[in-house]
Amino acid sequence: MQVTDAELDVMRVLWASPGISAADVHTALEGQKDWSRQTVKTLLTRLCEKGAVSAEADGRKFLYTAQISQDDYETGAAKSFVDKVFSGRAAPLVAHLADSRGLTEDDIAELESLIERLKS
Amino acid sequence: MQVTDAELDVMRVLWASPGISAADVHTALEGQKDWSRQTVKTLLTRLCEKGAVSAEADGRKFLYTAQISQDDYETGAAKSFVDKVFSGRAAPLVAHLADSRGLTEDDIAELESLIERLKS
DNA sequence: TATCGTCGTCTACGAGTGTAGTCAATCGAT
DNA sequence: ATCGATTGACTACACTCGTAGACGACGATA
Repeated sequence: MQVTDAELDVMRVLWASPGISAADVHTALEGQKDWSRQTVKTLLTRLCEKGAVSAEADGRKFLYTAQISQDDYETGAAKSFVDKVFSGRAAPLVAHLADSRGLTEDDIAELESLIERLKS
Repeated sequence: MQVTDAELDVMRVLWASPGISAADVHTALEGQKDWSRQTVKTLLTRLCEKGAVSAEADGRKFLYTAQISQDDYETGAAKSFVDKVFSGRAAPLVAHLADSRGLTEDDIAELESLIERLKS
């Protein structure tokens, strides 16, 4: 059921453009991923098998749409990552991000208002 | 260079007990992971090949020690996860954790003081 | 010294992943 | 009616991961 790294790149295209053809996914990834047409197709097929994507026939091609919302995916991925590496504790994760300069001033400000909201 | 899920469980034992034998890693995981002796050994060997762990001969056995600190591992894992899923933006990650009830009251309090510290 | 348990080494094997070739059907243009 | 381009289907292949068996060396014990 899990979406792999390469598949995630395809999902991102689908989230941005629902109901897109395989060829268009391929061109959307041009310059970013040097993948052949077939590679993209394989990833789409596997995502369909996993149920993460649906395909709708449109003439002689298919239009693909993500079945898992980006939001749901991100929530699930965040949760399982924190469970795996930080035993479910979020605070150490944020501390690490801060250490590695993964946090910009904007991030910190954003987090601050987020925390404010969470407190209620 | 990446540590897989099963390997991470072994790393955790090594972080807790540096310079431990394969057999002791195995017993340390008993009740938690139902792995054979050989499975643990394979994971240790792979970790050595990856350079994440070193082995020092001690009589006819080896003592294993993590070469990557838990802190470094966590920082790296956090960074690559946020890069992969959230394009490097940490705030959305925290927002998702909050949504999925991954944050306890304690976590929120901890984050708050963390943010305070970060602001300076 | 013959045996038994312990430890390391080598090997394996199925599922999953990243990447892609080939073939065949079909649609539009000549 | 034919030919090239597009598209899907099937197949492949090396590599990784989780899991572990088989075998051999060595030390302890009887």
